[in-house]
Amino acid sequence: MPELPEIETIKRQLEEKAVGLKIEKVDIRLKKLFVGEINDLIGVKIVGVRRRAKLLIIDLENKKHMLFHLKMSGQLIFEDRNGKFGGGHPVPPFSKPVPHSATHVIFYLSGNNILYFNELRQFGWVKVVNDKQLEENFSKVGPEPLSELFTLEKFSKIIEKRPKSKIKQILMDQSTIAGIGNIYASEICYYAKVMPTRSIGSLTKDEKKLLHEGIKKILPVAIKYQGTSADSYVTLAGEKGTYIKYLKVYGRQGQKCLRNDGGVIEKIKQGGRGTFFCSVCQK
DNA sequence: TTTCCTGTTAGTGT
DNA sequence: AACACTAACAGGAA
Repeated sequence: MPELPEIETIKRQLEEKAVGLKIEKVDIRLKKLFVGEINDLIGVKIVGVRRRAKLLIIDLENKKHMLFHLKMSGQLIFEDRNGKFGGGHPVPPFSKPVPHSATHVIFYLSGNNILYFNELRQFGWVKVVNDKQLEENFSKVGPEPLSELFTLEKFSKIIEKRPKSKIKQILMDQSTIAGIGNIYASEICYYAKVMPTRSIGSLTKDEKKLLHEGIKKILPVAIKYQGTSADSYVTLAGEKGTYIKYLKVYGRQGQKCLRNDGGVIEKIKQGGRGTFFCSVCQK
């Protein structure tokens, strides 16, 4: 799930594996997903891996950066002599031999390591940018929710600027808060026991506090979990992982609310996206 | 077969 | 500003 937790997971694993390696060759199999100069990459060493919002940044020693957006269905799979790990959308399954039809860019790295960029729906992209372009890419992106700077006061201040907006919409708005997508927006509302369809202006102080708390608690747990999931080498079964187990409302329509309050999880459409909630405990 | 859905987001019109 | 709708695309589910 290319929301914040999964990108963060990829970031941590890739950082460990790829920093210090040189890019030896790049095979672009679908041109439209690659923006930039391939010559900026060849023979260049990877010096860092970062995440900002839902984007993965690979820093290069020549002051260039590779910027990945996995959109709905992107995957990154890193393969070394021990096997491979993958992160992103689990379809096609990480166990499927790469490269395959959804493998659009292949980075051959020193030491016989390979990074595959897969994108089933072809919405995602990788860009090679300089410092200035990198900054521009994030000029309209809001604060990182897990940053210490993202306090309750800061959160309240940001959302109160948009009193008429719906809670779920605000949570997913990248210019307001970075990295939260459709799954976690529903999960956070459930945590805070508020209906995702309510407007910001209707929230009490306590509810805002709970929403903030939900963001701060759910995302790290998800990172921990996704780490496990994405860590599974392809020889292991179940690459879809157990993260579904962790979700309280997303995809659980028709099932009992886990708070055992007699409620059943409902699914509605909000702004064209599925929204999940329990109308008994969420007010 | 057809239709509808999907973890994103940029752009357009009202 | 908020909201609805569309477009990029492939494929699984009903």
